Amino acid sequence: MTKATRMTKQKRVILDVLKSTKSHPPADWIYMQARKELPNLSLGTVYRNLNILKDMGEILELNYGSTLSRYDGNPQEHYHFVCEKCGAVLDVDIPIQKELDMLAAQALETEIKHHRLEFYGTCRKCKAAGPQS
Amino acid sequence: MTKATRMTKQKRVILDVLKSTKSHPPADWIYMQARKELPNLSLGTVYRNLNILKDMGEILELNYGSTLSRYDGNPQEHYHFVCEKCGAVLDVDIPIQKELDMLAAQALETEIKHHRLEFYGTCRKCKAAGPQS
DNA sequence: TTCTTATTCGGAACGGTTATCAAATGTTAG
DNA sequence: CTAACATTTGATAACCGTTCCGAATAAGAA
Repeated sequence: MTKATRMTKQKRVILDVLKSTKSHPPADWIYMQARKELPNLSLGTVYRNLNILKDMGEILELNYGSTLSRYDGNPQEHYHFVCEKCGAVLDVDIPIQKELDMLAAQALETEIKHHRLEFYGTCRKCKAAGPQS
Repeated sequence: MTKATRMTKQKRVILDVLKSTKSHPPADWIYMQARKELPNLSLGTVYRNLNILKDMGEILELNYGSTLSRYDGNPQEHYHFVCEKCGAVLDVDIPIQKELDMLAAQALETEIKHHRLEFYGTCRKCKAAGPQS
């Protein structure tokens, strides 16, 4: 009874766009890029397919701050760094800290399924650009 | 030249409501509670004051998922647990893991100011309620 | 190729949050 | 105490990312 899922042009292009960048873009950026290939693509289709791809485990949805989702073409569990100056989101290449889950499990007396960890600071690029303003 | 900030009835009630719960409520819940005290309170005022209190460092804003902010009357840095079944947000009473920042700093070759860590799973209450549905 | 049905487009609707602004209230100087 | 000024409020409209809708289209099975 599982609903069949079709690999449409739109879905493929959206996935390609996302897989071919490391920039963790929001939906409207993906929309603009994908539109170069499919000029009639609609924004609703982008959102719909991003949700489908997320459910399929092909991509991740990241939400920093409360207003806007970003998407990650790498579905493997990994951590992120958010630059507080320019807003860039970078991957943090350190191992998953499974012992955190043990600690929390003990404190809460319940099982922890997973955790989410983000780092904040100023990225190298912004730091290099100097402390103007 | 700093703009003076007044401790109005509204601001005090909003803060009291938030300080007297451990439930990390969203703005509309705070609004409903505060309205028992101040029936003419408007939702805009709640949002405005929550932002002011956040800027003052009196409270924290937490955003899980992209759609809705919750607020925390305890401004001290601490971790949270989110129940994937009922949505409850609980405090996790374990020490701040400062060594994570060192790890990430090394990987990124930049300074980490702070991090954010949340745990996910099923809370004790939901687990006790059993696996119906 | 035909048929079924998931998917698309386009736009309207939605929901949480912010902005606007006149009226109300608190503050300060005289 | 009063006048003059500044901040805050309440009500409502605007905002913006996201979801939903219905008619038209197209993917994939037979």
